[in-house]
Amino acid sequence: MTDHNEENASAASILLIDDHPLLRKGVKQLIELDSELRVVAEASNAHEGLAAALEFEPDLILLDLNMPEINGIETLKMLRDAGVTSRVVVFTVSDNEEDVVAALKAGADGYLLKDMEPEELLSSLNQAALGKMVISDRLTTLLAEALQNKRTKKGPDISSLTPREKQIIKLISAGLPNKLIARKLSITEGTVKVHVKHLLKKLHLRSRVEVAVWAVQEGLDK
Amino acid sequence: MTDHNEENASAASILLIDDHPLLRKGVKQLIELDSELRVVAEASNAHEGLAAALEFEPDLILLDLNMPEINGIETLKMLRDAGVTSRVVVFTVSDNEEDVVAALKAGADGYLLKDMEPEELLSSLNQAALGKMVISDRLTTLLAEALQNKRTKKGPDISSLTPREKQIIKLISAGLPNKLIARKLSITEGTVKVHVKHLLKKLHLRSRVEVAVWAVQEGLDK
DNA sequence: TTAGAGGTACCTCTAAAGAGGTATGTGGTT
DNA sequence: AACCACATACCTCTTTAGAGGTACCTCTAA
Repeated sequence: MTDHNEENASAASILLIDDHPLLRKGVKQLIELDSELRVVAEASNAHEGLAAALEFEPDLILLDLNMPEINGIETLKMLRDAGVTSRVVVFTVSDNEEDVVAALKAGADGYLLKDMEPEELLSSLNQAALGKMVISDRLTTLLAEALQNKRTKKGPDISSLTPREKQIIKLISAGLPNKLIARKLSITEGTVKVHVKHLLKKLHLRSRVEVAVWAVQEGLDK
Repeated sequence: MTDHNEENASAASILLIDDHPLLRKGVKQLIELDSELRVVAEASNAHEGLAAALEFEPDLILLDLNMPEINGIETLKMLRDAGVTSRVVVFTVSDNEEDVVAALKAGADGYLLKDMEPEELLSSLNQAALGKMVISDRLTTLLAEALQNKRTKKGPDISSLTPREKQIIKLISAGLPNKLIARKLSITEGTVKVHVKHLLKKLHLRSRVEVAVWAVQEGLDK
């Protein structure tokens, strides 16, 4: 039997999107010091980034915010709208509150500042590749204030859901598989899948498990 | 009565509200090592706290969350309703998201965890007295998730589950697919499947979606 | 020492989930 | 009349989940 831990932990694939070639080079070199991480593609603008994301389906996308033409937030939205489910970590110099909040609401899985220590960056990227949300510590206060001032609202927006979709969310949260949902609603399983597909996209979620967890936590499950 | 120790007339005045006398004593001793800070009053419950706040008008109120009768959040609301404008910093053991969010929404100016280092506490209190919002770094991720509206709770656990199985339940509840769980734990996807299989059987559940819902409702995710 | 529990790995096989796409009918709007 | 959102159905294709089983290693309790 093959010894454990040689095949199973294949390195996480990363796409860099940043308009500065030098910075990309630096980050790439840094990342390649870590055997758990691998840069599989680079892009210097939104369009290239989107194309690369679709082609390589990287585990992780490191996205610069400050780019000419189409900025990082817009790029992020484009990615999500195009169905890219990779983890996206914003990597920028901006500690501007609007940027941070906008990025998180647009579905960013992390927000790291470019002035962080290299080792910290590597460890953050590893965390991110494993699904953890990573945020530079320096942003703590800012986030707390944003929460206080602005928010009681939803990132995933329930109001964009059709009645049918809400109904299906409840049934997913009840743990029902598509087949049973179909029976319960007297429609075909295929149709249920269509609704699930649509609502995953609207909510920027990646699986029915995430839907169920979200719904339960929001109290939408009954 | 502003008990004036003439030399620190400029020191920030502090009111402690905590139902544990010993903890108050400890904190008070610590604070008095710092000439910029001065404890002017103590209270062991909400009513005493409110009275003291009105009487002394402290610059800063250190408020425990976990108190009998009237908890910290309620106390905070009472203070604000009564027109107390002192900075209020919550000081507690709870890193529960609901508590943090509730405290901030109720107008807390800070949220510090009791397990922090004494020197850190002093510097945080100084910052707070100067009008800065202070939040324990440990809460960063949590706040970011709250902004995105992905709640996570925490709590006890039940049952015949092995530690490994509980660990995997948490990851399932975070919405991670088996492949990512495997990477995170540095084991193979196959092994993850084995654990999932076992825990499904033990819990008499039929799918990971049911596991996730159950875990969230029981509060044993995160 | 043996037995059992827990963790890991590997195998096969089936079912379920999810991403694409096209298409039809209905009820409202413009 | 043309358009649009919604729900429905059906299609293909790939990936993920889950059930079954065997096996090996370590640690602890009988």
